[in-house]
Amino acid sequence: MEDGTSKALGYCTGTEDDEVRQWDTRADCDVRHILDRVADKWSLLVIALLDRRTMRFSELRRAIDGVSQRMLTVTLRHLERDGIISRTVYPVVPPRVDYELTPLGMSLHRVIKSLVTWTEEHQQEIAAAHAAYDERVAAEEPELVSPRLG
Amino acid sequence: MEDGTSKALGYCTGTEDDEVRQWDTRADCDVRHILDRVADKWSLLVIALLDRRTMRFSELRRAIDGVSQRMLTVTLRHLERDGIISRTVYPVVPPRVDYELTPLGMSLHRVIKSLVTWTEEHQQEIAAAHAAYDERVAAEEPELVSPRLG
DNA sequence: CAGAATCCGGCGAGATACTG
DNA sequence: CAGTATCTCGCCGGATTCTG
Repeated sequence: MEDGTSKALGYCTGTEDDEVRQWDTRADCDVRHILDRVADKWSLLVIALLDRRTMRFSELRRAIDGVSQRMLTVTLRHLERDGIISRTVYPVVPPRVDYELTPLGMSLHRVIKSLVTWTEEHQQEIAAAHAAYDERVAAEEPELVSPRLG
Repeated sequence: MEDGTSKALGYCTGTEDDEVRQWDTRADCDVRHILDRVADKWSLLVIALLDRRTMRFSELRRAIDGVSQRMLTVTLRHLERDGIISRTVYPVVPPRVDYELTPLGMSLHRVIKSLVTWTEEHQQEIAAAHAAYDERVAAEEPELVSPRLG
């Protein structure tokens, strides 16, 4: 098991005087952890799927398709540890394990959706920025190759 | 210039029937990109700092303290390419480069703050979940060692 | 001062094999 | 079915060096 996350979360000591300072310190603590979950490639999908209904391990595996069995396990453990999802094992054979969003997870899902919404609303601006940037870069590159070697 | 109708960032083909399906596909496109920025260790700090005022490269370097020169450069380039920050070079010696948040960046900063706020509001729940999880795990581990070898 | 280029070590993620 | 354990490999991020 590669825990990766340290124990507890610990409330970082920070001076309330400086708002940014708080961010800085916080960033090393709770926020960083949650952000890592939110940004995680698979976490998002899992949360989105579980927001609809309870699902079994193999269901998630098939639904996400592309995720390795290992990464799904790791992702689910992380989410469970953070209290975002709950894991229910039924002592039957063959084994059956259900995963579902906790109230906390549902709450998080709403916040995530707002982020996704923001991205959707600004995707044109971002795309335009990309195009502009790439064009700018492309306009400077040519310096390197044959600068008028006649 | 920014018509957005044609290529843009590539509007993922997806069936509007399924909401989760949209998430899935989107996750491979724009959302993933922005999420990577948001979750990035240094991006957050840069955005938070620039939200207060324009800053020079070395100012950011010193303010963040812990970031390598390379990663700061990479981070700034990414943010610039996404249109989140703007980069202004003054043709003076010694060189001077100013970075500042664009309107898009300010907009993103607000969304990020809401995420940070959420984390702060729920940090106790998360910490409690961690404690509960670790306890549960700790309670199951002992099975492995000395299983009543009488 | 602001950065580009290069080298390199660690770990995160995938594939595989095994188990209850 | 629902995982664990192990190995390997890619690449991300840090340190260092060089430039305009």
